[in-house]
Amino acid sequence: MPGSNDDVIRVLQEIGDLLDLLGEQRFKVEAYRRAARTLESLGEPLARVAARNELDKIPGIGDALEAKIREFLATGELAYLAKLRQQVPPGIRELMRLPGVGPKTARRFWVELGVEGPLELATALEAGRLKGVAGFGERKIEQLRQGLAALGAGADGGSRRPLLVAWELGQALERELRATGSVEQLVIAGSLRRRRETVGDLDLLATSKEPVKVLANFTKLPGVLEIRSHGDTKSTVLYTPGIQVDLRVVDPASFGAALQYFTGSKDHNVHLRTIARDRGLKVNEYGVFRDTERVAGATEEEVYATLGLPLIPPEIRENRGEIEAAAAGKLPELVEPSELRGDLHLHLPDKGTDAELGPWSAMATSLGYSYLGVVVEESPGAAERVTRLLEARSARDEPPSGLRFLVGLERRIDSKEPVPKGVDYLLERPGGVPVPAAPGFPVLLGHLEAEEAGEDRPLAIEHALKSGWPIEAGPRPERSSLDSGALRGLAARGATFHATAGAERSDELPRVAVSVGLLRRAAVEKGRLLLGFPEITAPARSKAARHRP
DNA sequence: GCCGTTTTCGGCCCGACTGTTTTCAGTCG
Repeated sequence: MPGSNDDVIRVLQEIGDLLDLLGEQRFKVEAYRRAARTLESLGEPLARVAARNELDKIPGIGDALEAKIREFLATGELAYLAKLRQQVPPGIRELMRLPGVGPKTARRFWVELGVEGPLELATALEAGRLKGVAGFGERKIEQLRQGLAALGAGADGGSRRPLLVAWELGQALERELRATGSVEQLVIAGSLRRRRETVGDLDLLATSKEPVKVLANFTKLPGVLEIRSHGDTKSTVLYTPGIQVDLRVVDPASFGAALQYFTGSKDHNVHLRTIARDRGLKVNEYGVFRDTERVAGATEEEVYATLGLPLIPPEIRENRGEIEAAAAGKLPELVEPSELRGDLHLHLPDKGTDAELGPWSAMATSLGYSYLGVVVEESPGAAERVTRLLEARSARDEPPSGLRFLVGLERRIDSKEPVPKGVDYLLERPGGVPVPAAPGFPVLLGHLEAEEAGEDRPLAIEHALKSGWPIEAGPRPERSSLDSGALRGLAARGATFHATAGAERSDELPRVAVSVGLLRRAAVEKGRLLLGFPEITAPARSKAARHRP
């Protein structure tokens, strides 16, 4: 659909690139790119913002950009962009995607060599036309050759991965790197720490007494495909599925500043540094400085405190008003993963025996859970399945951890079937026209797969909002759960949520950290999140049933 | 281009790395 946020973002990015190529002032160029970045995390259709007349409330959008966005939303076209396109051959922008080629170099190809795109550049390279041209030595030419080859090969480079995929990779890398020893602190920064829905590369940050050794170990990890750069404080590699991973090793006195810096976002950092400058301070990745004296840097708390701010949660560092909120003492109160008491949406393989519950029990206990909800899909065999689960549960007979297994019935939101005996709660999923749920049961909404649910999804979500059912926050916004923009929008309309790992194996339970991260990114207040099973508003159930089935 | 309890004009974050150069421009994050 033309006029979507993504279309507007693409338009702004293209304008930025074209202005850059035309040698326009860098601040103007940056203004378009900054606006595009801001819109990436808007989480609401621009058309709606425009209808409310609130475009100019979006940071980085002033009169000129508002007018252009309005024109594009209304007509699907933009005269200004059309005019720019006439001035630059279409292939020139492509050249800027080559590593080591920015606007200046791309422009030189075009103006000095008459090269108007990647194909022509390849031809020029083969013909040796770059030899002897000032600024193009052997290495540069080789870099171009490789860049062009990668571009021609469909260039996986630059593509972003779903958050969950990046998170799991990050977890594995962290474990491997710790296992090599000599690492003290180790964290993952960057957009993964901010829990962006997609992640481009991984930024690891470590402290160590032996930085050179740590970096050497890093480049020797089994999953490393290619070492892209390797120095005394930083190495960059291409890791197994073709994702770039940076590792920086810093002094403990700078760890907080480095973590702050490499977590970003860029726009958040720029804003912070402006505040620092106004206070006569300077912030960089080594610390906060007054003249040459370091006044903070070991922890992030310290860095923010020096600027008169409380620690801002990484998930909301997008320069969307969080710095102002922090300064006013109005940061949202966000949930910590450790505050969750359980997960109500896990699927077991088909048996439900005691042996099967064992690993789940161990993992849940290690997460500090007090309950786990196993869901059974509504079907002719569901009642029997529920019975078997209940037997397995009583066979466990209150394990020492006090972990409690619950049984949920998963069914379409239009189901009118009776609920099998022993079920503790209902998990409704989109499908058809919603009907009132069976009375007497706590109800959740889940399984929000966009493509399968289609039109049924918004229907179901509206119904959950109206009924006060907690809506599921899962770890796969690209597939089966809501992204942080949607979560934010629903929270504004009074929604409550439950977080789940959507696990099918016990070792997947920790994935809930991703779901919680998305809720935090959406600035959902802790009070809107289901933190314990008894909190589900259960209309009239007997006390006995509630306690011991 | 945007933005403002020091500004409606004159600012706009900061540093590392690379490749090419004898002191720097361009790119990148």
